[in-house]
Amino acid sequence: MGRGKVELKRIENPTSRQVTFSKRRNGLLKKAFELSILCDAEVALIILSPSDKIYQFASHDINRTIAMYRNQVGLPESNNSSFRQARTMEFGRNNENEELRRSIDNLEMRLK
Amino acid sequence: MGRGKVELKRIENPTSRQVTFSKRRNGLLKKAFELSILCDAEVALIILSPSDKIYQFASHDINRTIAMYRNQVGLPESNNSSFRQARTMEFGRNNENEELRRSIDNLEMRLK
DNA sequence: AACTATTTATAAGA
DNA sequence: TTCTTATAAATAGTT
Repeated sequence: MGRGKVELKRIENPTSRQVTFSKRRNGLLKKAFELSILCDAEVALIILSPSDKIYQFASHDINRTIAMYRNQVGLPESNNSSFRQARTMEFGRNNENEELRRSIDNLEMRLK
Repeated sequence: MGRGKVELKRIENPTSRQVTFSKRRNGLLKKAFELSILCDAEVALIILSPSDKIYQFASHDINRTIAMYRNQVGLPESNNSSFRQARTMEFGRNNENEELRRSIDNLEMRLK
């Protein structure tokens, strides 16, 4: 998509690699957003630059999307502590979310 | 990108929505892959269809990427700008719990 | 599931 | 580095 065709391999020149990263990163985030709107899909996208800067898009709550993914795929056995920590967060929020939804159902009932 | 310009809103016709989902989902997965190769970036992408089918791409171990994301976003003392950006996006747009809390406030008001 | 007319993304250049 | 532009790539509507 541009003046030249591009080979699918790491761009060796650091300057062009950075420029391309910036352009394509924005393109990817935009397309993730469009997919979620046009097709009513739930999308979570995390991008870490080589220098570990973080860019992300989530159409819904990102932790919910990750939880859904893990439920489907099956919870991987992991010994990694940051993973375990993440997992705790995940279920912590998930439960909170469900409680909130129950409150809403309850309030809506009482409104009628 | 096609015979007509497309409005950024949910496609109402279920057949075209499904077809578009299939095309754009593949496009997004491809671009995520290309970004990771060309720019040496770490990318994790999870897509849930409206019927909860899962499609994903991860350039590295997806749990590692998620853990990296959470470590960055979860550390409140962090000062760096990409952290702030990610957090703003998350809390600005993606926190479902906050939305639910607002609904509850609203419902409670109406109950009085 | 293929086909193309068009739109969109982006590689190079300014 | 931000803007421009030629070209590649994605895809909307069609068959």
